[in-house]
Amino acid sequence: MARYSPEHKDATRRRMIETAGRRFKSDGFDGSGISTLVADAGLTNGAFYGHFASKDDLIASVVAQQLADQAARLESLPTGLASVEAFVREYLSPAHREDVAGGCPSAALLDEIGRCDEATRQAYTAGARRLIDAMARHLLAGDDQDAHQRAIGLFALLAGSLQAARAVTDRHLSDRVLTAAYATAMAIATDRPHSTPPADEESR
Amino acid sequence: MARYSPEHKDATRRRMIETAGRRFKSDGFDGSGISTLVADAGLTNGAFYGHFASKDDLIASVVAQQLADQAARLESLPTGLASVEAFVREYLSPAHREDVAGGCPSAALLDEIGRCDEATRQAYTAGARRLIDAMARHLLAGDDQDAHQRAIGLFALLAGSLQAARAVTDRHLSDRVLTAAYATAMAIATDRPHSTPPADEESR
DNA sequence: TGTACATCAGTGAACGCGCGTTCACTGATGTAC
DNA sequence: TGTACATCAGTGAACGCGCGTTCACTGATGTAC
Repeated sequence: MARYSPEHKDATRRRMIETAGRRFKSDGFDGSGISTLVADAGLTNGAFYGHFASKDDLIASVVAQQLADQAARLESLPTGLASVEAFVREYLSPAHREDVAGGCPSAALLDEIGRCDEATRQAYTAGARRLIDAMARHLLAGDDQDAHQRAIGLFALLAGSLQAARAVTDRHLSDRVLTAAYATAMAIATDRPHSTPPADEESR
Repeated sequence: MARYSPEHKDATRRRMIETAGRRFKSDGFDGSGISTLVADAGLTNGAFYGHFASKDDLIASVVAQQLADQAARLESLPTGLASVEAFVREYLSPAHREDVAGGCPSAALLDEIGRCDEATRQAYTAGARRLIDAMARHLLAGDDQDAHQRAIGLFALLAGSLQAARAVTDRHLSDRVLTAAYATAMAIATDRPHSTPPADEESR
């Protein structure tokens, strides 16, 4: 455990934000204590306040980081509907349903974020904006009309359906939620009715 | 405060479940202490365990009640698309966004419910099933194809978008989330593309 | 009709516990000489 | 190159507090006589 390398403290802070992201997503903000959060990063209690002003400060930092990561991932994909399809398919997969800690922050925490302080909600707002812009850019290539509007709808659908798929105890119903949401998501993405399956991907 | 009327204790229990529903939705499960919950119903600390085995027991009872209420409301509407339109319009209204305590339990608590014990998640599962069935019945009248699938998509979209509208600090963006979700919701309900506004309601 | 009593919904103080936060301290580090 | 020192990331015990839960109790009630 070497100390004092120029980036050492920064690395520890980043590690805290990353491990806290996983912990928060699986146990919730209120369900994660400082002792646990700090132990997850291989530290002890008192080290916390050398990195963050308060638990709320950590929460805001985590929310900002989580959304920035997700936005960056979406931005890195080649523009077009094929990327949306891939993103949606992975988002609504059983693997993502099971991987709460490593998954989408909105699916794990959105209603809790609504109860957080101003700083956290502002961090969320900035991140969500970036995410929606990235999604809209992909949808524009696929079709004409208000891509931002469909991006917002798609985003809300994804978060809501993953939450529902996780809340439900019946495995079969949970699977049906994922497949139904997939059909709905692709209808939104391609701007077609549910009944029509997307004929072909036009832009890869 | 008359005692011992035959329904007295039952009435108190129902009152606790109702006031706890409001409290949970505004402050979250973890954010609501027994003292507060019990004071909301005009009681003191110790009375709680005469009505519920534990806080988790109350949570399960509240979730069951909240979803039953919502399902009953949806079931009481005349069958058809017009009812869906009315429901969606109210759901995605600024009034509902502001009224967290009196609003949809899924919008306020869905990701937290995913972290609750088996009993609570089973109560949620039963309630969600009933809600989806009720919604599907309305959608069947409006169009042909798999109504359940569209009901699930619609339900997830509504909960997700209201959560997002509440989490976001920018009023203008929040409003855009509501209107975008409305457009998407009606596209799902009528099984038409976003671009096409619903021409006419066929069944009132 | 009037009094004595058993019932039990609700009271309120107390329990141990883990929370978020503070703080005096430790000890490995890079730097000065 | 080798030693003394200031720095400061991290330690770990302790703080007051509110949590969920327990329990001996109160006192208005409907019933018995």
